[in-house]
Amino acid sequence: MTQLTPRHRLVRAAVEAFAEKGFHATTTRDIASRAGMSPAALYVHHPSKEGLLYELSRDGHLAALDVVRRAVDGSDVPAERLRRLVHDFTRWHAEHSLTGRIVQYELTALAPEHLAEVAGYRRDIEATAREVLEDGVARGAFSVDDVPGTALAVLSLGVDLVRWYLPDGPRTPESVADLYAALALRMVAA
Amino acid sequence: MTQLTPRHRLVRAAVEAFAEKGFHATTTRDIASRAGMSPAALYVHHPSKEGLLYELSRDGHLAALDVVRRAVDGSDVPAERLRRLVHDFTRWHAEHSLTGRIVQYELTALAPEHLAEVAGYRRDIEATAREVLEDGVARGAFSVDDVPGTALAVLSLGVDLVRWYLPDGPRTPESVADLYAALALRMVAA
DNA sequence: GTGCTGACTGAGCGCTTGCTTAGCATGCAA
DNA sequence: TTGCATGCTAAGCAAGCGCTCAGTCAGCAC
Repeated sequence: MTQLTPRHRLVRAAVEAFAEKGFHATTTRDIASRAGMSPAALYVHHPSKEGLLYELSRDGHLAALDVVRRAVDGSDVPAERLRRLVHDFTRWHAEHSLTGRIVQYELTALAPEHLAEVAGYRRDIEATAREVLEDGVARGAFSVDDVPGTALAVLSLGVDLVRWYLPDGPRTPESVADLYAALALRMVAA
Repeated sequence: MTQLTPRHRLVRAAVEAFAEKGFHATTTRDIASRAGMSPAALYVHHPSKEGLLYELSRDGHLAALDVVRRAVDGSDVPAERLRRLVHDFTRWHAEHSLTGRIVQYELTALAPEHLAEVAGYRRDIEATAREVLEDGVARGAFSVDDVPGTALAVLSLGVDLVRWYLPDGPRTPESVADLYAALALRMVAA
């Protein structure tokens, strides 16, 4: 039995509740009771319900961005860079499908200044995908008509995963990641 | 200036509000005021806020299912069937991106019996995609390792569109539909 | 005119929401 | 022993929620 700080118990409870029912359908009483505390305890450790969402969303976006950056920095070969990008991006969403659902679906619940911040991380992720495709096209490894559109499409595979993926389902994160990486490579094959 | 029935004005207002802020963040007062009515007027034409969502979600699912069925019935050639499936599915989501967002993102807000009904339509759409792939593989037109996984992937392109597509943006429904249909064909190329 | 119907509103009910406040128990330092 | 910080709770406040209800009003039949 791992020991969790009260603060972290509340974070975990919020992840479960937000992922299951969405931010607006989740009450502070629900989060607190999942963490085994009274409603008021939430405000000892977090500034507000939206502040809790912001922390989850920001950390999730930064983790996903880090995964993407490490993936494309790990190789110089265009096909290998794209394979790792889609593979690791997809695997992260499968391994953190609850957090991923919050990252992808609860943007509109963020306060404007918090939305502006995470929108920047999202642009960085999309720009990284475009850069990998452009580089591959320039070096003759890929054949792509519409680079921005194809970049959106390869990321869509990992993003849309959080809509249907079940942690205890038949597909492992690794197997979906392998499948989607292979499909992405076919999309750009020269 | 087209004449709309009061009932349809409320439906349009609900589509806009639900798509913009989500079901739980939308108030009945907001829907009514967008339709130029008092809050009580909503209940003259609709049984409840959830009933309004159900009507939108059911009609949207049935329209999407109809688009998918007509697409695959329009040809006997595997590649043409898949091309039409992804093209028309994507174009429908682009042309009806507000309704599409409600169809794809507000499932959890439906009452259990309403969710069960639309889940059936969703299964029919996914089964149609699997059938097109299986038929193409059996006839030697496609090379697909994981038919269910690839079926999910080709539908994900159209589904995820509603997350970022803007009706007044640079991409027309037809251009995104063409792009995604071409990418899907590449995914299964023998 | 009279009677009726359908569309609509103003007022508001009962309830839940996010969040606050006052206060209590524990543990540590001096 | 005293003083204080930390972590928490019971109680509850103000606001907003979905929804209801009594009543108004225009239009139509006769």
